[in-house]
Amino acid sequence: MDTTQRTEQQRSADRRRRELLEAADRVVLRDGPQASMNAIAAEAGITKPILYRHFGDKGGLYAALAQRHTDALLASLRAALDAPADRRERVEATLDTYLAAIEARPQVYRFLMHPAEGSQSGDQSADQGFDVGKHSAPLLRRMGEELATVIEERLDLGPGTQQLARVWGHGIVGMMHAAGDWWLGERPCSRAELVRGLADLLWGRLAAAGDKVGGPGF
Amino acid sequence: MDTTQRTEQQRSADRRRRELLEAADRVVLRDGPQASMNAIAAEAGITKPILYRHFGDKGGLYAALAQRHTDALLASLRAALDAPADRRERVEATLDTYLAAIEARPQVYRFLMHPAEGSQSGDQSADQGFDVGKHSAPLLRRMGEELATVIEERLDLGPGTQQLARVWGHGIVGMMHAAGDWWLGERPCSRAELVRGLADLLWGRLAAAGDKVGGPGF
DNA sequence: ACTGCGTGTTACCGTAAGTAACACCGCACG
DNA sequence: CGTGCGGTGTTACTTACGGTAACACGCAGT
Repeated sequence: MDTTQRTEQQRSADRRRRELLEAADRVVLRDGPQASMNAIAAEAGITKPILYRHFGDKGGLYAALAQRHTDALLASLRAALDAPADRRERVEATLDTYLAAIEARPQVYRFLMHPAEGSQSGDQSADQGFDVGKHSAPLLRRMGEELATVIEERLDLGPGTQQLARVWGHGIVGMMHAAGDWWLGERPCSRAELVRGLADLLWGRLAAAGDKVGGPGF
Repeated sequence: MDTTQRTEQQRSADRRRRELLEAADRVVLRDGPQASMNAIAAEAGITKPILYRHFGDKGGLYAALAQRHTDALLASLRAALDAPADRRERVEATLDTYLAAIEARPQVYRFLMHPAEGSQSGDQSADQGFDVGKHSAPLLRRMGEELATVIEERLDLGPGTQQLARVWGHGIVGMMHAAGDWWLGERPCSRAELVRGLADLLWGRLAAAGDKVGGPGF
C-alpha cells in the first residue's frame, strides 16, 4: 500500500474534518449539548452520513470536539500554574483562569461537562459489569491528572507523594468545578471573592477556624 | 371542589406511585440511567401512558426517583456530620460515609449524578438565555447547601461567614465527588487512604508542604 | 474509454419519548 | 335499574433522532 503520496488526500481530508468540527462547534454553542447530528450536518452544509464517515458516531464527534476545547483550556491552566510566583498566587491565578473561562463561555463549559452520553447502543442484556468511572467528563479527569503531575513535580509530600498528589489533583479540580458550577448558576459573589474563598479553604482555614460559641445542639 | 373525601382515592394513588417508583428503581439499577420508559412500565406490569399520567415526563419520573435516593444519602451524611466527635473525625466520617455509599451502589450513584438530561424538547429557536447552573446533578447542589448550613452553624469564620460557608460547602462537596468518582473508576488505593488524603488536603497540608528541591523549571 | 476511490446524496430502519383515542370498572344519583 | 362520570388501563400512533444502506457524481491513473 503506497504510503508515499497520500499526503495530498490526507491534507484535504484533515481540512474538511476541521471545517466540520468548526460547524459542529457553532451548533453546539447555539443549541447546547443536545444538538442533533442533522443540525450539525446542516450547519456544515452537508448531510449526516458524511459526519459519520468522519467521526464514526456521535460520541466520536463529541470526543473530537471536546478535545479541542479541553486542550485549549488546559493550556491556559498550565500557563497560570507555571507562572513565576509563590504557591498561593499560582493557585489563585489558576482558579481564576478556570472561572474566567467558564464565565466567558458557559455553553462550552456545559458541553464539556455533560458529553451527552446515553444513546441507544444495544447491549441491554445483563450488563452488570458496569463502567462507572468512565462516565465522568473527560475534562475533569484530564484536569485532575494534569494537576496531579504538577503537584507531584513541585511538592515534597514525603512517602506516598505520587498517590497523594493524584488524590489532591482530582479533589482540587472537583472543588473548583463544583464551586464554579454553583457560582455560575447563582452568582452569589464576585469571581475574586470566590477565588479567595476557595484558596482559603485549600490553605487550611477550615481546620484553623474556631467553633461557634453556643452551637446549636451541643 | 370537594376537598373532603378525596383521601380515599389519594391514598391508593400514592401507593400506586410508590409501587411505580420502586419498579423504576429496579430497572434503573439494572439498566443504568438510560433505562427506557417502556422498560420501566413493563417492570411495573403496566404500560407507558400510566407512567406519564403519574410523572408527567421522563424528567419528572427521574426527579422523583432521584429525590428518594438523595434524601436517603443526605440522611446518612447528616448523621455522620452530626456525630459527637471532633471536627477532623466528623469530616473523615462524612467522607467515608459518602464513599461507602457510592462504592456500595455505583449504579445509583451514577444515576444521581447523570439525570439523563437532554431529550428533544423543542425550543431550538434562539435560546441564548441558557440555563447553565441548573444542569448540575441536584444531589451535588443539595449536598453543597446542606454542608454549607452545617458549616455556618458550627464555625466562626468572622464577617462574611455565610457566604464563605456556602463557597466551602459546594467546594468540599465537589472535591468529595470528583475524588470519589475517580477513585471508583481506578481504585488506586483503599477507601481509608483516600479519606485520609482528602482530609489532609482540607487540613491545609497543601499550604504546609515544602517545595521539592531542584524543581523542574525554576 | 474504463476502473477505482473519495465525496456526496436520498431513502430507509430501529428505537424511544410522548400522545390520542378508545375500553373497562366501580359508584353515586335520578 | 339504568345512566353518566372519574379513574385505570389499553392499543396504536406521531415525531424525532441515531445510524446505515444503496446509489450517484467527479476525478485521478492506466
